[in-house]
Amino acid sequence: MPELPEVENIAAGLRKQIQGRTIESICMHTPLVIKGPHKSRWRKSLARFKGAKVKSVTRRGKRLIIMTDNSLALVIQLGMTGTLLLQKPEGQKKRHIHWVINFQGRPSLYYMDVRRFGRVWIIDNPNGVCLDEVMEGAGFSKMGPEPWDISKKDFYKLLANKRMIKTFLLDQTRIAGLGNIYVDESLFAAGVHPARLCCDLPEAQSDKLLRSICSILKRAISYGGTTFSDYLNPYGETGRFLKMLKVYQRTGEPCKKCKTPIERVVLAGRSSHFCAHCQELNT
DNA sequence: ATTTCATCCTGGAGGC
DNA sequence: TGCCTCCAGGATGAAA
Repeated sequence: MPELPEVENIAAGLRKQIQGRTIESICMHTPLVIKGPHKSRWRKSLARFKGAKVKSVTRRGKRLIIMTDNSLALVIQLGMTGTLLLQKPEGQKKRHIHWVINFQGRPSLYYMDVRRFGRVWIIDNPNGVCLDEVMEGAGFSKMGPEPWDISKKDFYKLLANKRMIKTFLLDQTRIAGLGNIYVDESLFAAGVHPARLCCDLPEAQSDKLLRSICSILKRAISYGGTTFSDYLNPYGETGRFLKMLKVYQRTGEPCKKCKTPIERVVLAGRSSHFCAHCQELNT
């Protein structure tokens, strides 16, 4: 579910509700959810969260970072269906709750994940945690920059390869935060066919693509992200960007610019939606 | 060194 | 109703 705009909304929602609160306990029901360098002693690390105060809730790429005032951090990767909720999910969904953070006073924070592709890193550094250490510990050093931190020039340089633009934009080690929805939408906005080779993009189109990526992400953030099936913010609300989508999941429907039916192809194992008229393969 | 591919999971939709 | 296949917002380790 979560690409950059969704995670940004989750971070904002959590910040409001849990920043400054004191953790009573963290219950991990599903060990599968644990990842990171301290696997052998994660239970001990978890116990150290008792009494810690939440210092910050931030986002980097599609990952969420919760830091405490006693050198601990949780880095959360939500995978496809990971959801953080400030209210206990009802019914069937209960079996998909994998861990819970209880605070002194309510509400608790519940992690739900139907497909269990999500992961959590527990960063426990007795010498003090700074953001750099957290990033290192959770493999952030391999993550590419945030889209708005890339200059036109650098973006164009990054495109000097023979990969398909679709595959490239999904690669988190080059640019952080984009997933299938926003890649398709950005490529449509920039008039670039998803199967286009990176190195075939003229500089002007490279500039336009970067601008499209940034503006679509920012708009999606302001609309609360996109919900097409599972995504909910911590308050249990859906995103409102779905109705703004121009190509994603609109196979066969008329292009909003030229009425040509939207096509779907599979590239790099992911479905890609595009308008063959507005997004040409060659310039 | 880079890049592709199968794989990790569950559930919902649609065909027969 | 049941059974089958296909599909889904992601990331990764092994293999090429």
